[in-house]
Amino acid sequence: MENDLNDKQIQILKIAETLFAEKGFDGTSIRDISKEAKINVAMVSYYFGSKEKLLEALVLFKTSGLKEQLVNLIEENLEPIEKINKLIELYINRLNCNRGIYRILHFELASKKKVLELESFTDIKKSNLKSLELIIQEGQAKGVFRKDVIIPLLTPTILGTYFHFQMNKPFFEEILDLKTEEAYNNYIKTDLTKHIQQTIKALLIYEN
Amino acid sequence: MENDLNDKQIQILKIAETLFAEKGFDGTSIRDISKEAKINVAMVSYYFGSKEKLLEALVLFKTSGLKEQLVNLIEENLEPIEKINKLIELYINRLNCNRGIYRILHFELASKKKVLELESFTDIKKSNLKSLELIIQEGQAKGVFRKDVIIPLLTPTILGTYFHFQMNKPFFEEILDLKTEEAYNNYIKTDLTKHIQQTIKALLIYEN
DNA sequence: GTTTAAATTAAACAGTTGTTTAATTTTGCG
DNA sequence: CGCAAAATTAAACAACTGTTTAATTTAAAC
Repeated sequence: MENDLNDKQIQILKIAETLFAEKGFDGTSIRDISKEAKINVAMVSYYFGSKEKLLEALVLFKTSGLKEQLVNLIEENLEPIEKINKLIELYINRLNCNRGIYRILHFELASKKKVLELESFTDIKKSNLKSLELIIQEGQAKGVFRKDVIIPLLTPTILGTYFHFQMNKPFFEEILDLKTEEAYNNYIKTDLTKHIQQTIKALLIYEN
Repeated sequence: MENDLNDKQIQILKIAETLFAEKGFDGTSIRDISKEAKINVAMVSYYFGSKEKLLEALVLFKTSGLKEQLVNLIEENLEPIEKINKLIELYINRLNCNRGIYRILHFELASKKKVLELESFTDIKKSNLKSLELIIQEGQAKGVFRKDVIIPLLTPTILGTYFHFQMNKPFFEEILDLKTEEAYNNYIKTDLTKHIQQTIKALLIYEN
């Protein structure tokens, strides 16, 4: 896969990400993108070939580097629970920075039959799960984590909580009285992240 | 809001639900629906007014009765933790039966600015939150639940976990070795539900 | 400066979109 | 029956869809 994108291509990808996040993949037209990017409609086809291939390029562009971050985390000299907390923080931060593309990836794409570079994305998910497993097994070996946790179900709880919060943004803005974009993002970085960390910690440690 | 739908209207709603679930709201055309339902294109506009109002009618059609179920649950003579468990079971079961429309509601729709003539749906969410609050406050009064829980964040954890699991179906089918549709749904009804119940219980009870 | 390739453009293409119209058929009621 | 309301239809509507074409401009190399 080519990764040598020029400035204009990257500009297009960034605007595509924003619009996909706002209005969905189907809800965003190439003309929307080209208008926002102040380029000609034909440029998208010229650079990426098609709308779908544009999405494919966007996925590859945005998912690079995560695996390395996780491996580094595992090798750090920290208590297991601290690693878990850091992993959650890392996840939430990354999701929140790339919320557009991750939403498409996790939800909109999951339902389409089309299989683009889906394998590469599945690989990322498996690799992430492996990293999580390593940390938890370490904690179990040290006797601080329960041994009957279903590890693959932790990811849905971590990511799902974030996504559900993000997808119901207008609702939570209202009931939590988060009036500005800044206040909302700040709430995610502090309270929501803490909530998820607390939830996972309780689940891993609490004995019936 | 009128609730007197005739057979033909209900037939249209059911097919719309299937197609929306399969291909998304934007990805489904009125012609797709009318073709599948073997009716004329104009009938959708004739009965519902517009595509958006069709969705609105679908929401109302599918979400009726939930509020009553929750109120009944609250009034039951059960321990708070048992009520929470039942509430989670009720949620997951309902979501799983109506997964098509709930997916649209929670994810696809939430991101659109234009929509949200769906006050009725916001009302449902608020009402659900109120029910959850009542149960938890009861548990707090009895001294069995922690008092520093952020109640509005429980819903994202409960529903988000389910949705993330459901949206990444192909992935979890593979890594959990759930080969049939039945095995998958069974896993949701037993293991996943239990996981969520355990998670929320731990969060509500576990003291640092 | 000339040549050649890349970048950019406006226009056209062939479909599809949601919705409306006006005509026709079906239905229910006296 | 007759007749009005409801249901159903084909057709048209204008706007939008992703993509392609062919012409033009820009950039780089010689």
